[in-house]
Amino acid sequence: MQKPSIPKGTRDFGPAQVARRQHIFNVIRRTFESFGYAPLETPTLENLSVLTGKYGDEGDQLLFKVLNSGDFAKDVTAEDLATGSKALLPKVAEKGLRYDLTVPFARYVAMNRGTLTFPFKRYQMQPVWRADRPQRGRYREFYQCDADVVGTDSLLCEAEIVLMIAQVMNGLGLDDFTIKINHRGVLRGMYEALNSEGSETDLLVTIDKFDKIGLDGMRKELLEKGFSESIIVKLALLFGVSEVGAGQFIEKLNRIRREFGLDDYVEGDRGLRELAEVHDLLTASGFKQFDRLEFDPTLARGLSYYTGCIFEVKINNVQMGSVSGGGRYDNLTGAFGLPGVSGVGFSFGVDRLYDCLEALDLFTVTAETPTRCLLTHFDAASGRAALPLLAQLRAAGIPSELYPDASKLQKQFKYADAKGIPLVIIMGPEEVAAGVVKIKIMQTGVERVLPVGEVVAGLTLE
RNA sequence: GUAGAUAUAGCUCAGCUGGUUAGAGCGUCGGAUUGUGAUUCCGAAGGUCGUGGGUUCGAGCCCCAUUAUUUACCCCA
Repeated sequence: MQKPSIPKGTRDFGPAQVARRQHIFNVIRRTFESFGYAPLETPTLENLSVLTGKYGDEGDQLLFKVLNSGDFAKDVTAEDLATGSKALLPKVAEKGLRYDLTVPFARYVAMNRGTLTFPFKRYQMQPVWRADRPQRGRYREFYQCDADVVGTDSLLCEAEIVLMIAQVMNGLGLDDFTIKINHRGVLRGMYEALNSEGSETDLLVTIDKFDKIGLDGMRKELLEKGFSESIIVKLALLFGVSEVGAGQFIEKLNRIRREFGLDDYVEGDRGLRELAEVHDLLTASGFKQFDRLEFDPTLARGLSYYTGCIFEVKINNVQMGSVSGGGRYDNLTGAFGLPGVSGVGFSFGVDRLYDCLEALDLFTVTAETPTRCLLTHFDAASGRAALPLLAQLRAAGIPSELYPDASKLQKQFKYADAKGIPLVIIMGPEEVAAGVVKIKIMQTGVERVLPVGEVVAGLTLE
């Protein structure tokens, strides 16, 4: 006999966990749909040609590749083996598990360009897989909930993303969150204002860690990467900006504009103006939680395809990575032969949201079963006599079940208690003979007797 | 890929400088109550101490290896 196990970084979800996860999905789905996004699903497997090269070198390594069916080694030569895995891979695997939902979406848009009505708004809630080392808040199989709109440059989309994030957070009962927003143009402008020294990516990757490693950490890392001391001195200006309160959105924009002289840089100026416009649209939309919205000029995000606004959401009172992120991309479908389509989207990490809600003890849903009413019985005759009532309860929309075996009543009650079933109906020989049932409300222990014909009406009233 | 931690009953964990028969809580099962759960009382079952080697008169404890899990870094939801 072998010890059963599941692959590293994957989880089973029991009934209570699924109920709680469904609650999260429902809040997100309702929000997406209320903003006019329509559901889309794409295959678990994508061709590797679609996936590779979209997430950088590191991303390619984190892709799960799927061996070809049949004799996957039939095209492999001794030479391939000698050359190594790079030569081998395309011969043994042509498919992979999806790594995120954005690239499959881009592929879908490119393939269906002729039939889609633009702007096209879709949401997608499906699992994705990454061959990462698992750790806190990081799994190898996890669900993303994406909403994207393609085919419009309107900043209303960005504003609505903020509205949707806030609506989901509020809907889940998470109140200590921060929606961080920045703009790729602002980052570009800062880079240019620093004389475009070194690699922009190297600089931004380090700036992104500012809140984690501080000024000293940045200094150390940038020096290691070969940046000059003068750049680091200028970056210290960020420190001052970060001290402006989270709610002081416009004030922070102006501060960055002044400190880095971004008026002189086209991209930097565009970024600041667009962020101000998003802020305006939010005000006009009646958005109230500006203390939860923070312009963070150090927010960079790894994915390279963002070109406009970028978002990230943190839950402040839990030790956890971002629970949501996204941004605008001008050319996502370009790789699939459809250039010039602008889109903006974002994603919720359901598994991280779950971990946050659990850590904060915010789950109200804990049911082990949807059953609301358990019918007990004593023998074959009383069990059979319960079947018509069982059917009536179900028809009335009350999820019900008859205990399958004529076990001791004690055992049947323990079953109801363990599963949190609120009502137990006792239908023994005495009740059957009298044409009544005994109903027990588990929480209070109160029992009452009702004629069989009045049970459904009586329960529906409550 | 780099570095650390952990592995003992179904679950969460004790187990002293190495010393007879490895413990607790929860859960499970049985009984007190052959027609009543949660509460109370009584009782029972359940462990080759992750695996393989080594040191020792003697190893759950020390050493080595291995596997699994987990945390941090890189990167990310």
